[in-house]
Amino acid sequence: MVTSSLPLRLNRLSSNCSTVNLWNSQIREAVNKNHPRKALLLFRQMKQNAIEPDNFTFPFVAKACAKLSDPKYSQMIHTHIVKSPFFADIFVETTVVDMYVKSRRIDCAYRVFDEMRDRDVTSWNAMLVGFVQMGFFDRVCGLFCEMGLVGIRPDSVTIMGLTQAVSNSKNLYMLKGIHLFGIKIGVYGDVSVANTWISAYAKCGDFGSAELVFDGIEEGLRTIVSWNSMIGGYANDDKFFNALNFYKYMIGDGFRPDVSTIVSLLSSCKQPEELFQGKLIHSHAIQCGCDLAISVINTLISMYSKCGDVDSARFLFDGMHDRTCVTWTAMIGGYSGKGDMDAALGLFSAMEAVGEKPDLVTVLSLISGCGIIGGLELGKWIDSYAGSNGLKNNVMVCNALIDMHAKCGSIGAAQELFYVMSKRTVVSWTTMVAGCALNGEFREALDLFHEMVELGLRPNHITFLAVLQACTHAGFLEKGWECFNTMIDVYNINPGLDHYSCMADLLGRKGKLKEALDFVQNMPIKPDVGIWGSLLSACKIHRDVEIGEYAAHRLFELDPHMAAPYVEMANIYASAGRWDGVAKMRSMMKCNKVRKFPGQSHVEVNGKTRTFTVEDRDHPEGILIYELLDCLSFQSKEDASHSQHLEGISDHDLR
DNA sequence: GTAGGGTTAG
Repeated sequence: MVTSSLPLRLNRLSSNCSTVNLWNSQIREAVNKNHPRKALLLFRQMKQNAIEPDNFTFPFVAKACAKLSDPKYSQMIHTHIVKSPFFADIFVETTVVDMYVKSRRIDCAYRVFDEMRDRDVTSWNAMLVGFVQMGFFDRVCGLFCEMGLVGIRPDSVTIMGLTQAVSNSKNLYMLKGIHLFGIKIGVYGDVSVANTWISAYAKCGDFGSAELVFDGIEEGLRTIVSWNSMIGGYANDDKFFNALNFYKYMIGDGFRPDVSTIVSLLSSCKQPEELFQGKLIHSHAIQCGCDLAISVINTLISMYSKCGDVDSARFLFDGMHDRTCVTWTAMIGGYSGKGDMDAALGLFSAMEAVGEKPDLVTVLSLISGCGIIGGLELGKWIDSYAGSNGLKNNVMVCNALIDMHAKCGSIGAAQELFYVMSKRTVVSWTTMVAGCALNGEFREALDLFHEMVELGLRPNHITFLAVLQACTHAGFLEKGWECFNTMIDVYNINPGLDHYSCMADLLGRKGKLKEALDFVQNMPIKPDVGIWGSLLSACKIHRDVEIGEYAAHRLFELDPHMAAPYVEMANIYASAGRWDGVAKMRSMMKCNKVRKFPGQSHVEVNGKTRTFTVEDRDHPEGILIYELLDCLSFQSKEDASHSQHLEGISDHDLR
């Protein structure tokens, strides 16, 4: 029986062999042409035709799954492989590890990797890159050590993985170590390695080293990616002009910009003043034919929104036929960023209606929009939406919600969330400190700050800004100085314009005008309108004509068209009975064609946002509102006189 | 004919 069936089996095997080659080449072609679904379909048809896949089939199919990055398909293919005779093939198993890594199932990837009998450098690299992508820094280090212990020599891919890992944690010291190690094992000539080093150094803020690596790439080996790494590095650090310079050199060197070049340059235009530059890059994108790529359009939508031209953003959005979650989020973010929550929510429901699932970033931008307009009711709704979609396990979402609650005046809810969240980062603490400062809980803000320091967390420049703001608003002069000096001496943080501004404001409010002026005149960075403005306001409170005049003149020099300094100075003159000065300010305003636009505030009533300005009498119940307001300010003055004994809080702060 | 890798968006 055995002998009679043998020729038949052999015959079937050989026919399977030639057929399977045919299927393999078709599947390979589909994968290489970036049609992963077609590849999987071919695989299914192959099985339906009772053709057994071989050790060449599976790596192709696994690659298709990796491209789809859907754990559902990955698991299905893995089951097929386990049942096949090739489950222990090193090539096949390594692709399975990679497939799970790309489907973000790092647990499955590790299980397969761990059970492999045979592993070469490629298998280790696949796993290492997986940990890098997940941001598991400790696992990366652990795996790298282990690989050395079992005698696997790292190669250029290993170095790239390690480089990315340390650049994500912005560890310049370790980056230099890996750079040296790479030179030692001889992979520095690999242009891909050099490219990762360039962007890693840029991410760590060491542009000198980034340029050195760039210059060190052998002439003729430089690729568009090398240029993009340099341009992207500068662009990500908001150094638009350095990025643009490299862009010019790149063109001069005969390279044409690609999608990545355009995206990097566009994403560094985020202020209304940068709209012109953004448009310039847009025109370049059209010239090089990149303007139809979805990532470019998404970035354009975001660029136009951030630069204040939401209509252009919407025009692009409406003209698209393939919108991804990023597209919707960019547009929603555009509306949220300017406080147009009606439009943002309209798009949010439209997005859900077309079946596009909002993700973390979508929700984050809606939350921040609520904070901008002080829309507590809406904020609460998004809070519960985040909760029911499992997003409240995410630190960033919790931080945004804390910020939103604090900005809407609901400090209790902010505190509650802060104490129940499972993991608090420096950002969480900073947000809470700032929230307390904003809501007048100055002591609480300082207590929180000390608590975080005691817990061993390292406050950053934003934390110190929040603490200084608390001190300024509370009028805690000594505490303010203490924090300012601690920041410099203990934490080696260079104070920025905002920190100087806070200190100047604090000194001014406390009536130490001479000291404030001295402080501003001796600061190492050029004082801006904010600093001179707060000094001028302090002069108004303390009726100091002389220093007021000095500050006002600095402001006139910086921007002669700004109305506030003329008005403030006129008030200072008026309170000193200097009517000549008042008249002079009026004529200067006229001469410089200065017009005063009143500032606006927003308040949410019954879910609807209302805008109002100083002396706004437009509301139908205006009279009633102002009566209530008088009543409230009378009450607060009464309260103030009772709490005069509170340390450090002056009468002026309570006006 | 089979595996891991460089820049980039909300």
